[in-house]
Amino acid sequence: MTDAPARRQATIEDVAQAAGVSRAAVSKVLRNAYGVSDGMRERVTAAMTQLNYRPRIAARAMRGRTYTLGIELPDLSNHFFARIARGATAALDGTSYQLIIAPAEAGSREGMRALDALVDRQVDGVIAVSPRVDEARLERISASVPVVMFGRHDTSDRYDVVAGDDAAGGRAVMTHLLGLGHRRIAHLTLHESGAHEPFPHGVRLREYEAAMAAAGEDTVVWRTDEGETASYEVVRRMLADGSPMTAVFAAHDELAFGAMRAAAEARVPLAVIGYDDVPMASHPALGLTTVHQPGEAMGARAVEMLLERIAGRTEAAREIFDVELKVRTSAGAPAA
Amino acid sequence: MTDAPARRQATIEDVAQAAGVSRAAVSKVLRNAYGVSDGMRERVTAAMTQLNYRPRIAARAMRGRTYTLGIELPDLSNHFFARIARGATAALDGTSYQLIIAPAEAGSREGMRALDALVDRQVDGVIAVSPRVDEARLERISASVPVVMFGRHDTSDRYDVVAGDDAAGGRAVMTHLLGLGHRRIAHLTLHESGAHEPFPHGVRLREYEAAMAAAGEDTVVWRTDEGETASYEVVRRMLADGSPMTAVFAAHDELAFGAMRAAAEARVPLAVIGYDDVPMASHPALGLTTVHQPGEAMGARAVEMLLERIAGRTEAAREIFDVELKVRTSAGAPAA
DNA sequence: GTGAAAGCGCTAACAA
DNA sequence: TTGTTAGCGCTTTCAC
Repeated sequence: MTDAPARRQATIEDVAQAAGVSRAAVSKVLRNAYGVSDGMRERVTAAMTQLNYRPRIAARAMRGRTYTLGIELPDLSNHFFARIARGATAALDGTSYQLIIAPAEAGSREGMRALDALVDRQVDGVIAVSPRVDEARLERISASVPVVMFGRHDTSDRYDVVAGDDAAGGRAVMTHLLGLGHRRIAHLTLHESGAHEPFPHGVRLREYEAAMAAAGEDTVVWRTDEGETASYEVVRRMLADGSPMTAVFAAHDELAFGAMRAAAEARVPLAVIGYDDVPMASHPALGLTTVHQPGEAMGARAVEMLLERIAGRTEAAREIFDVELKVRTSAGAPAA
Repeated sequence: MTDAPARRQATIEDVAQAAGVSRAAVSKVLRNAYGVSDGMRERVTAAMTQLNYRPRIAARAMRGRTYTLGIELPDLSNHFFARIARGATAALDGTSYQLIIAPAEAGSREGMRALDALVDRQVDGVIAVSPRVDEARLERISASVPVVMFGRHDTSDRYDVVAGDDAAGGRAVMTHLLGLGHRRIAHLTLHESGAHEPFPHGVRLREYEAAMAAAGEDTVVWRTDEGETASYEVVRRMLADGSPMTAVFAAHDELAFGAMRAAAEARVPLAVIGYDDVPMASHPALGLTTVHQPGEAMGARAVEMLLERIAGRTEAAREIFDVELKVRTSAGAPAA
C-alpha cells in the first residue's frame, strides 16, 4: 500500500528536469534537430531511458505529425488484403512511422466509417482499399491528408492510385478459357459490381463481357455476397438448377474456392479460375488457376507514395502493376 | 487559383461561433452532457453538420479518452487472427469506439513494437495476441491502460486473459490419433515454442508429450519457421529423409497445410491434424481434421473485457473458451 | 442553462 | 548553444 505511487507516464518536462535542461532542449534531442551539444544530448538521452520516456503521439499531433499511416481494409478474411498490409508494414520497417489498420466492418457504407476514423486520428497518410468510398468525401479528405486509393482505374489529381492491371488480367483469363475450348463461361462476382465502374471487379466484369461478345457467346453473370460460403451456396444452386456452364471466371479467389467446392460436391466438371493468387491457390489439393497480383509490392508502393507526398510531392501519382496468369491443375478438377 | 481557400478543418471554436454559443456548450452537446437546452442543442447540431465538424481525437486524448481500442496481431496471414479481429470489430459496432490493428512485423521482438505504438497513441485499451511479449513491460503497460492478453495460460492480477482450452484441444487430438491406431506421431511446431511455456503452442506441445509418454512412445518434434511454405519445406525434408511417422499433429492449420502438401507430393500416407479450424480446413479438397476455436467469440469477449475495465472493473478477469475437434476426411489423404 | 478559463504534452519561433 | 513561450483543440471545473 505504501510503495508504487500511482505512476504517471513521464513527460518531456520530467525528462528536462531530470537532465537539468529545458523542454525545448529535450524536444530538439528527440527530433535530433540542429543545435545540440554532445554533452547535452547524452544527458538527455540518459534521462529518457532512465525515466522510460515515450513521447505522447497525441501531443505531437496537435503540433503536426503523428508518424502514423493508416490503411483501411475491407475484409480481413481475404488473404490478398493481408498481403497488401504486409507489404505496407514491411515498407515502414526502419522508419519512424507506424502503420495502423482500420477494418471496415461488414455492414458499413463500404469503409467510409473506417476511413473517417483514420482521418479523425490525424494519420499522416491514408491508404483506402474499399473501392466504393464516397467520391466527394474522398476529394475532401485528400485536401487535408495524402491519400492513396487502391485499385481505382479512374484518375484524380487529388489522390494517388495503386492498382493491378485488371484489364490485362481479365483478358488473360478469358483468352485462356476460350483457348481451352470453353464456350459456356459464367462470371461470378459480387452483387454490387457494375461493368461501368472503375473498380477492379468492374473492370474484370467488363473484360469478361467483351471477350464473350467477341466470341459470339451470351454472358452469364452469377451474383453472390462476399465470402467462400456465400459463393458456394450460389454456385451450388446454379448447378442444382442444371446450369450448363463448363467454366467459371470468379472475381477473386475466395469466390473461386466456393465455386470449386460446389462443383466438387455436385460432381459436376466445372473449370474454375480465380483472381489474386492467394497462398492456398497453389496448394496441390486445390490447384486453382488464377491471376497473380503482387500484393506485397503494391502495399509497399502505396506506402512509398504516401511518404513522397509527406516529403513534398504535389502532383498525383499512379502506378499499375503487371499481373500474371498462373495455370495450375488439381487432382479431380477439369482443366482450367 | 482564387477559389478554394486553403480550407482548415473546422474546430469546436468554429462551431461555437457559427452557433453563437461558447466552446463549452458545444463540447457538452458533443458528449451529450447534462445541462443543455433543446434550442441550443439544435443550433449546435446544425452548425456541426453545416461546417462538417469532426472532433479531433488527438485533442481529446490530451484530456482523457481516445475512444480507440487497439489490437496487436502477430500474423495477418493466419486466418485465425483475422477471425479474432473480426469478432472484436463487430463487438464495437454501434459503440463510439473504434478498433485499430497494429500488425507486428515479422522480425520485431514479437509484437513489442506494435504494442508500444498502440500505447504511445493512447488507446483506451489493448489486446495483445503475440504470446511472448516482455512480461515486465506488459505489467507496466497494464498499470496505465487496460490489457487483455490472448492465449496466455498463466495468470496475472494486472491484465485480463482470453484463451482457448489448449490442454483439452491437445488431448482431443492425441486421443483421436492414438485411437486410430497411430503410434509414430510427430508434433510440428515453431522453433521457439517450449513445453514449459504458458502459451498456446507450449500447452499443445506439452499435451503431445504427455500423451506420447502415456502411450509409451517416443516423442518426435519437428520445428519450423512460421508459414505454410516453411512448414512444407521442413516436412518435405523429413519425408525425404525417410521419416517413419504415420501422423503429424501440427500446432496450427497453416503448418498443417504445409505438411499435407509435402505428404501429397511425396505420395506418403501421412495423417495430419491441425489447430484453429480456419475456413479452408473445411474445404472438401483439403478436409483437414482440426481443433475448432471460436475466434470471433473470443475477439468479441476481449473487447467486452476492455469495455468493462474502462467502465470501472478492477479485478482481473479470465475466460477459457471450449474447443472442439472437427474430424474431416479428404479424397487422397489417410484417415486423420 | 450558459460561458470563462485553465491546462493536457508537445513543437517551433524567437530571444538570450 | 540553450531557454522562454505561445499556442494546437479539446474537456472540465467553477462562476454567473
